[in-house]
Amino acid sequence: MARTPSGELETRILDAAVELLTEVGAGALTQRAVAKAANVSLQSIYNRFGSKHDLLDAVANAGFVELTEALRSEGGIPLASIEDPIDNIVEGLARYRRFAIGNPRRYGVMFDADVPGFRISDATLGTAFESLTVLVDAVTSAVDAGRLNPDDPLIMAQMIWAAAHGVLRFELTEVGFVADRAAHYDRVVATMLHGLSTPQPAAG
Amino acid sequence: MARTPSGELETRILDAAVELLTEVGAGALTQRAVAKAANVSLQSIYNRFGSKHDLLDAVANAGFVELTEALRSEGGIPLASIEDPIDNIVEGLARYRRFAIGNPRRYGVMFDADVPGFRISDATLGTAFESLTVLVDAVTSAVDAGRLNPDDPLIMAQMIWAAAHGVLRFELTEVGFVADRAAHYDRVVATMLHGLSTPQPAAG
DNA sequence: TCTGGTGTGGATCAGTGTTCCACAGCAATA
DNA sequence: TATTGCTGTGGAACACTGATCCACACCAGA
Repeated sequence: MARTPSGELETRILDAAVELLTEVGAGALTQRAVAKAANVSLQSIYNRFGSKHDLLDAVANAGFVELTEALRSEGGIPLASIEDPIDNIVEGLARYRRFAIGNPRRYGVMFDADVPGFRISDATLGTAFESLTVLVDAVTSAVDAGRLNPDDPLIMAQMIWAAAHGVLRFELTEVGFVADRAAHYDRVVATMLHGLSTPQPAAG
Repeated sequence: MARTPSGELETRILDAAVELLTEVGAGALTQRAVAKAANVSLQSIYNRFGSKHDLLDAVANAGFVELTEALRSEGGIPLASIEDPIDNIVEGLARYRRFAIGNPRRYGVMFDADVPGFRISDATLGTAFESLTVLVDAVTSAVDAGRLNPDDPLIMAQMIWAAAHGVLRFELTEVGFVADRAAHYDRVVATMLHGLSTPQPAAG
């Protein structure tokens, strides 16, 4: 077989892995299948990425990069261009859901342990933090504008994110007893924002 | 080897599977390991449960049964014995977190696809609904007492559950940037309840 | 007492992640 | 230009997995 130029190797492997994952699913994401799809030798995967987990980590990392872009700008509309701070947050979370629903298997690799024993690396966690930053910025603006309670935006953003994530997890795994899942998601987001926008009694 | 009495087979297999899962993790949960731990032939697992997925489903089902019991009564204190309806919900969710943190791997099998391709069966989903019912009852009481907005308790309960689940997912997978995870969980629960206890503006 | 269901031990199969190997091609050096 | 070292390729091999098949033996009910 022709020898693949070294410069293309990682790209081709990563692209093939992403395509296999999204098209067929995590179960079909075997090293041999990736090598075949990338038209690359099996050994090359081990040369470039250390193991399957490392390859998955690269897939997850690329996913977070794409997620950050999707949050920042969708359809040519920068999130920051939305004036109302609350609308800003709501739109950001709507984009978040669209990413998850549009890329369910990649979302699974990014956030769940779709493969037993696999866990995102600290480096990829750093990339994930970039995605979170988009929401933190929006929350900060809302706090500054007096639309949300004055509190730590990093904490508040993670509260909202976690709630949204939980709803999406149930939606993607088809667990739950809800008729309109999109509306359910919006309601949870709205409820969190509502709960964060008026003074809370001291928690017990 | 001595022949295992038929009546004990399923119990022994299931117990061994649960113990292996909780003690070592999902990665060590192989059919051969389960057979060895249960002191049972490999074939017997296939005779009693159809496949590994079916065995996992049984593990998950038993987990939901236990979760329901843990929610209903903990330390001899029935959840229903708590008078204040909001305290009732808060305590129920605290018990939910204690179950998840105390049984992280079982929680993983019950709610996540810790094994690729595995999904809870519809029958087990029904058992999971029993767990949800505990929260639905508490929410219903709170609505009846005028402590939460008058709305569908089944939907409201799932909103709270999903939010709590999202926080726990991040906590169990060690994702997130929060100092005090227990307090973070409580805050999300409190915020959801606060958001559900005062009239909401019409969502956009 | 016999007989059918079923638990046991063992082999076997395809497929997995991973490693090792001989070989060959390409690039930078002498 | 000639040589050398890195690395991609193809293939075998390893231990392990879920799953199936088999002969055999045991036990309960007819």
